[in-house]
Amino acid sequence: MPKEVDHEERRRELADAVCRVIARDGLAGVSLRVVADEAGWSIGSMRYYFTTKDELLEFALRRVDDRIEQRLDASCVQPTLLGRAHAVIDELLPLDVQRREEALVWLAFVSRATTDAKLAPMAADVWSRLNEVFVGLLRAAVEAGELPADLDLVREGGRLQALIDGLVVHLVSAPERLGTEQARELAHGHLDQLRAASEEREPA
Amino acid sequence: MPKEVDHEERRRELADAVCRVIARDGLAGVSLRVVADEAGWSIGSMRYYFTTKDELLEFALRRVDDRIEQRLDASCVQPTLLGRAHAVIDELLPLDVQRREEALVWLAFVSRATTDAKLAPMAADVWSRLNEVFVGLLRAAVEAGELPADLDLVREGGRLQALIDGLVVHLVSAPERLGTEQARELAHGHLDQLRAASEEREPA
DNA sequence: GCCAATCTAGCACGCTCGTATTAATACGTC
DNA sequence: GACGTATTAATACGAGCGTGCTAGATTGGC
Repeated sequence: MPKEVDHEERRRELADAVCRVIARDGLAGVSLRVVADEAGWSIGSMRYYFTTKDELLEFALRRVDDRIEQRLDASCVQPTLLGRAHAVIDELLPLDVQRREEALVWLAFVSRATTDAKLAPMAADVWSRLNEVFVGLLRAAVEAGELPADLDLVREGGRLQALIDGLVVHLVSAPERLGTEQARELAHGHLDQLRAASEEREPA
Repeated sequence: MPKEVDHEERRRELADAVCRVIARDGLAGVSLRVVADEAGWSIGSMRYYFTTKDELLEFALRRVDDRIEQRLDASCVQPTLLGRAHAVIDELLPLDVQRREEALVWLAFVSRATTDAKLAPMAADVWSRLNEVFVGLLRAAVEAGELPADLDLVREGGRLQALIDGLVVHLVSAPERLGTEQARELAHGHLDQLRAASEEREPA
């Protein structure tokens, strides 16, 4: 038998090329020809690893998801739970080119998922897993005494997640209006506030 | 002279058709032929009012922007400033089909604006005007004594805006995971918290 | 009733798209 | 070194795209 290429590795390589194209030209700019150019392969060989374009795009989305999750896992080295939460915030905001690329791909897919029945369950999945990260982190912080015990975990998890996703959207769509440093401080400040906010919850 | 059609009215009619198509099939599903079908006109007559597709899309984005702003203005009837702020939140969240359509169009355009140089300044504009609404509302509430005087207006305006946009993204991309009522309570609760949150600001 | 301006419809063009098919190439095994 | 398979490249095709162009329909003013 000949060459014996690592299929999964090649698929990841092509998916990364897709992500670069999406970050540069948007989802609308993704055609097999452009991706083939970006990856340095011919369009014919691509079809050997992905029989259809949808398959390629779906794999690329999963790839970004994996990359993000991988970086989130790396933030476990933080000594405190709140430290990990702060690290997670920094991993999700588009603070460098890689994170910016991931944010752009995420936004493109989320937008398409609203009207693409095939992508919708994947978008819901991405949301759920990120939500679990946030809620789990807050819960652990509460149990470790780093956050007040009466914190509404589901509520605050959802709030933090929405805040960060909103900031991501703003940072990539209006970068000259909202500075990255401003967004960072905003998100971190929000997390800090959770330490004190629960004492004086409103009656209604 | 013949018919004497109201051009602006016709343009708005076509733009509304574009919005319906975007909400149904996404930005990728927008072709002149589909829009013409949706509007009940021929593709040839459309070109009488929009010489190019980009022109049509740009006009459609402005149209949604106008529609949202119009509804926000209508919320001025609220007696208190905080009441208006709560009303604004309800106007922006996709709580019915119309608001949902506007949210879908907004998300599609925001996503495309990240890689479309022509749309980028418009996206920045949309952000700015909404930011002014939030900051202005908070400032007025502070001056009316409805919110504490030491509130950081820019910070809290940006935070509220990010929170709402994040909730919008979640509601349209993972509607079965985050309920509309849950999102509403979250946003309104956040606003309520501003009344008390400024007293115990963290040192850093 | 006819003219001319306004509006509508439709076709044709060149292009790009995703995909299918097929030929050519590389290489481990015998 | 030849064989057979894994891999790559290239071409072809039908469909749909945005747009240019033109013929026809409509209608208020003379």
